[in-house]
Amino acid sequence: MTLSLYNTLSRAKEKFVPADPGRVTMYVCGPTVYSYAHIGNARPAVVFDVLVRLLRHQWPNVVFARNITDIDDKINAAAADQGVPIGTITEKFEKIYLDDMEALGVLPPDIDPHATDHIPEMIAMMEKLIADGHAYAAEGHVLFNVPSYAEYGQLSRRDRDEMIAGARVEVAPYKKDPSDFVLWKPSTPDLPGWDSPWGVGRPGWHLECSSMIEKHLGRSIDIHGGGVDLVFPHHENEIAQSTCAHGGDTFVKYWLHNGFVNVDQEKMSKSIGNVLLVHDLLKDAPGEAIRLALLNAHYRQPLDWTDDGLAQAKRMLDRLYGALRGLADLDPAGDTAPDPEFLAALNDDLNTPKALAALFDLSRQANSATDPEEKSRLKGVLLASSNLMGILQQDTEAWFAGGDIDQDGLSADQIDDLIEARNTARAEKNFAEADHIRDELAGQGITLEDGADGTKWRRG
RNA sequence: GGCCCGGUGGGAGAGAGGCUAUCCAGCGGAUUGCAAAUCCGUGUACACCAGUUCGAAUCUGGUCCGGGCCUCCA
Repeated sequence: MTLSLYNTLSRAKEKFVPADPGRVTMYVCGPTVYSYAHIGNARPAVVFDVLVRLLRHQWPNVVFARNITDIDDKINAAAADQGVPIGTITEKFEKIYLDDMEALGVLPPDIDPHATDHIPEMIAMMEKLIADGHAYAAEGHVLFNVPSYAEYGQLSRRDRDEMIAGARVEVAPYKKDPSDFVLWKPSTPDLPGWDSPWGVGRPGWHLECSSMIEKHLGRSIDIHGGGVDLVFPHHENEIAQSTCAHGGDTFVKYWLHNGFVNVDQEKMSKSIGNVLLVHDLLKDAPGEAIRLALLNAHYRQPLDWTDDGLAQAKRMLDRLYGALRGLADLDPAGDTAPDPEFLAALNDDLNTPKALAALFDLSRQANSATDPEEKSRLKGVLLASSNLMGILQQDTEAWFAGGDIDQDGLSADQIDDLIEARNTARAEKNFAEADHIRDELAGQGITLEDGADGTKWRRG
């Protein structure tokens, strides 16, 4: 089965053929750790987590790096604000980011390079670029000279004249060309800085990714991912830097970009006050539901985040876990592969909505099946498939008990006691009492399900 | 202004020249002590206007509407 991916570079779906099948390399732009991650930050993390799972299923050795940007003007501002070193800010929010992503079922990357650990590599790359005439130093800055790279603009499909014409920022006087961008900038004593051949300074935004990719993954990698907004200028600039530093070698074979998350039809912004933090969403919804809400739309489509969408994702999981609940007493058949239709959907440019439909089809089959062997097989297929999407891996009873959300209602023991009392009443045909207990539980948000093998319950 | 995406049934959301997407919600039925869950069935879809075609929601052209990027941004 072949994987095809939509490559932003060609604006077309392409068959994925890694340069080295023995070592598939992928890099995703990670967070700038200066505050809590919002739901828009979570989308690439979740989407590319699915891609990594899929790649691992089909290739023996996948090396996945996701960086942590821990030097940046917003970080500096936050640190100055609170009167603490930047490390205080970045360590705190990196930890929070990782915890939040874990709650969304995002597996940790193989490598998580930090910008501040790669200053020497960045300096080396700048020296190389300067030596080859692609960059120059001016007034404590190092700038990349865009006209030195004829292919500039290929990813975002814009030409230089347009960019200059549309430039919204005034051009710094030390720039040789208006489109030149900063690789390194000088630091004042109140700002974090590192010694360099051009004085004490700090890196510009784009260089870190180029340096870290070169160091950890190689001069040329298979996949580079991130949000669409990074196409220009960030990824365009990465291409320019890396290609020029590497004598024209292909930097990235497949460029992947996820669509934006809007909130109630509007772009998230601090001024509107509609920024939804993953940290806050996790207080009210299971991480798995948030994850599924993100995967319920195709990754390249814009996603409108709503409370209703999240509620729907939870209901979907109820249905899926409900099917697994019906298979609880069976072991999944061993040696199970994911469902072919499910896999085909994911292999078609990560069509998670279609893959989900295959999962529902399996659930329906499982709900109808009577043969234990068939049920066992379906359980195996269901679990193997959903694992590629990073869902349905927790204990079904834990899911129906409310998952990882803090509960302030009845405890599981209390519920079980009430169910036992109700079943005693039912055995005595005292249905008035039985219904009374059920109503009482319903008042606490507990729904009961009487089945052949006893009474089960769920919250919400 | 330049470049690039979209407009699918009550909601979400795939697909794609002729064949049930799927899920949520609704309705009818089966099942149930009553429920819940489940199963079966079911309704008004493809922005608009032309064109290509035996046949278009799917292709082409145009129109309208919405969104994104254009050096802060996932």
